[in-house]
Amino acid sequence: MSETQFDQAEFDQMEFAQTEFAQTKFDLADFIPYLLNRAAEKTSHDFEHVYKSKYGMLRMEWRVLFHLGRYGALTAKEICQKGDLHKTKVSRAVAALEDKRFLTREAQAHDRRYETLKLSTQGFTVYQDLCLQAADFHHRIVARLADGDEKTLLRALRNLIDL
Amino acid sequence: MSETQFDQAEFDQMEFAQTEFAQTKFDLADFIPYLLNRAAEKTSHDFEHVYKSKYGMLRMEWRVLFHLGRYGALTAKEICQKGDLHKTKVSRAVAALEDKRFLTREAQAHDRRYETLKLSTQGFTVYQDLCLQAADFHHRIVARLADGDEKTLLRALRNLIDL
DNA sequence: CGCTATTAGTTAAAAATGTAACTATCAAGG
DNA sequence: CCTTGATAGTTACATTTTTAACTAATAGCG
Repeated sequence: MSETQFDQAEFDQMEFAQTEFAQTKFDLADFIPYLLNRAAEKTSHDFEHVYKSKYGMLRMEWRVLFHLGRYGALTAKEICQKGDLHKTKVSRAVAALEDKRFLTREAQAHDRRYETLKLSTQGFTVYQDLCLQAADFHHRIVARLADGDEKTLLRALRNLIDL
Repeated sequence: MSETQFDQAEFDQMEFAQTEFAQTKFDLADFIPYLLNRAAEKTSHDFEHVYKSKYGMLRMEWRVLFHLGRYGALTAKEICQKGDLHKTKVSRAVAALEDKRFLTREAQAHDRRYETLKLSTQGFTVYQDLCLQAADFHHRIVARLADGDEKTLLRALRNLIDL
């Protein structure tokens, strides 16, 4: 017997929001979080080999690299905030990128807890390469959308992300 | 020295798609896979507590449950195909749902490799409850979109998922 | 100063996922 | 029947992610 199992008595006492079932009103196949996940998994997986095969990078490393390329020098905390990422993820990605010599770290003079992260020359070159390939990939994605849907998609996604 | 590190000589020999950098043509902050991931992570995380707190379910268990509720009895393989999921994920989710007594399995007579998976009465009740809450959550999401954007978003996501 | 409370970032332990090998069952050809 | 090959689903192991505890540095306040 498992801990997570419910017995019938326990189960019968659970209360549900509504007795009547309203499946007709809503089809889970159109559940937005579900579709977002499917689309995100698919596109991310397709793009993965670009940074993985050529540079041995993981997705988090690519994200951190692209933040530093896009916004310039940042602290780990700023990357966490901009990308809504947990600090342990960023910490490990930064370590991996440093290991590959794609970035440098330097403790800030006025508060040595903060480290300024900056792409190295190599790192920036890699960023440029991946950025071009990302643009290319992006165009291929957009080509699959109905005409004019890109703008709306971007607006919708940004709406869902903010807040 | 790490295995994944590139030295300068190695690095200088890498060839890039283009010498000239075209950052101006494309902003990574609008990269569709990135935005899809952000939006998927955010919405999924927000909905997670619904099935997690009340039923101790993981995301994969919720996905499998909703497939069985939505489409009726299926084999694990059919769930894999419908949801583009790997068989080990489904196998583990099915085991967890069986453990909770939310589904039953029965080997098919004509080929005992296939198991017919079916929600139990309890499982279906849980499905109904979660389905209502999903509908509610969906409405709150749609309310945040610009007027008329829902249809386009759904179409775009389905386009990205198919193929 | 010296005490306590925060904060940036790291490390360690626990949980989940991905990958590959495995078991059981069936099909086809001899 | 008896091999060989394929397939549904499970198990084991490695990698990744999550959660929590930790370290080092600073700030505030007596």
